[in-house]
Amino acid sequence: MADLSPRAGQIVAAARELVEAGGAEALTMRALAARLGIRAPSLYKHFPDKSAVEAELIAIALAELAVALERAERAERDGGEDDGGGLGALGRAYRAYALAHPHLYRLMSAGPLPRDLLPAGVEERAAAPLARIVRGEAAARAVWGLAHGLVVLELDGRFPPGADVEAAWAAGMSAFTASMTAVR
Amino acid sequence: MADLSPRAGQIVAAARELVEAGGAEALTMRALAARLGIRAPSLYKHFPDKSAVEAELIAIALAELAVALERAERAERDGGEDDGGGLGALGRAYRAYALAHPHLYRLMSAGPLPRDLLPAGVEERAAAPLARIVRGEAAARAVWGLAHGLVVLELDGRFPPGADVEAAWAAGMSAFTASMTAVR
DNA sequence: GTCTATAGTGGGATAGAC
DNA sequence: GTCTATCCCACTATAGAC
Repeated sequence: MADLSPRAGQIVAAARELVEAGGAEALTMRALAARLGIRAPSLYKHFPDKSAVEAELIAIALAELAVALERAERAERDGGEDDGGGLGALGRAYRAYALAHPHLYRLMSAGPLPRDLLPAGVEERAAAPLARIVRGEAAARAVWGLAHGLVVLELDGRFPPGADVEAAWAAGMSAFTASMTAVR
Repeated sequence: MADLSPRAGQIVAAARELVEAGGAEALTMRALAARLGIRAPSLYKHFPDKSAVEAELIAIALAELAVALERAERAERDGGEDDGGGLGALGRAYRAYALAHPHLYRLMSAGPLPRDLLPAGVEERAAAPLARIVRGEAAARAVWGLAHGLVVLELDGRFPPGADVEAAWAAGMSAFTASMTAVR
């Protein structure tokens, strides 16, 4: 996504604004063009089709999530306040990113990844912090499922109005922390 | 959903076939009518709009899921093979239903529930078995998140091709089982 | 309960001129 | 790089006759 022409970069930026404001369904080629002051057909000079634009957004979101998780990992290591091997900090960072960019999170996490349209390594980088903390593929996938599940339930408004979502996260992360052999 | 006219029941049955075969997006009023050998406008004599048809499907799915979970609960209680307070059995039943009816599961679980269009109690009944096994709202919601997350990741093809999804479920459920005070 | 006809809205994408 | 002009598609829903 760094290797885009300036104009293409502007298009992706506008696409992101549309998605963040109105969700993936608000991203239409017409609306995207309108936001840039041009007509829809002009977009096809910069991107082959709509899915190429979406793929750029997914790549950006994955990279941003990776940065957020790496930051939490680093803070935990340096700060030393150990609430359980850093799992809690990672979970909080994950949830915080999703809540800060709900529609982008959905775009990134719903449906199969368009892996052929993504820069190499971006998916792995986002997954790495968790893999460094949780021992074993199976457990890491379970924690991933837990985090993703809690996020989408929250975003979908599935919890009752007064529900203490933070407590659910704490209960989930501590269950895994307790069952883990510490990593250090 | 039991209080539907015979014709309405046929319409819902056809709608279910469409969704199970092609997902929620395959359910259009045109396609639904075509499957019944009639025209789309005729459907509006039986249902006020499309969302009413979808709500019937969601109610059916919730009820079926509840039955599956209750069956697992009962089998666990009677059979006595204790692999951890019955959480494992509940998880297997949950996943089995979702994998057997992936598109129906998505329809039921994506987005906010149309609670005003659902029969009273159907949501609570589906949630009850888990609440009976897991002590505490926070932990129950965490387990719910774990189950939902693992299911949608699997349905979305997010796991690598060779991934051992069953192992991830086992790791997840056993983490909670270990951290739980047994219920009985 | 079904039909025809139709309104109204929205979408992705292409051809070819400038 | 942008435009106009279009084509194609699809959808929900209503009015009114039979």
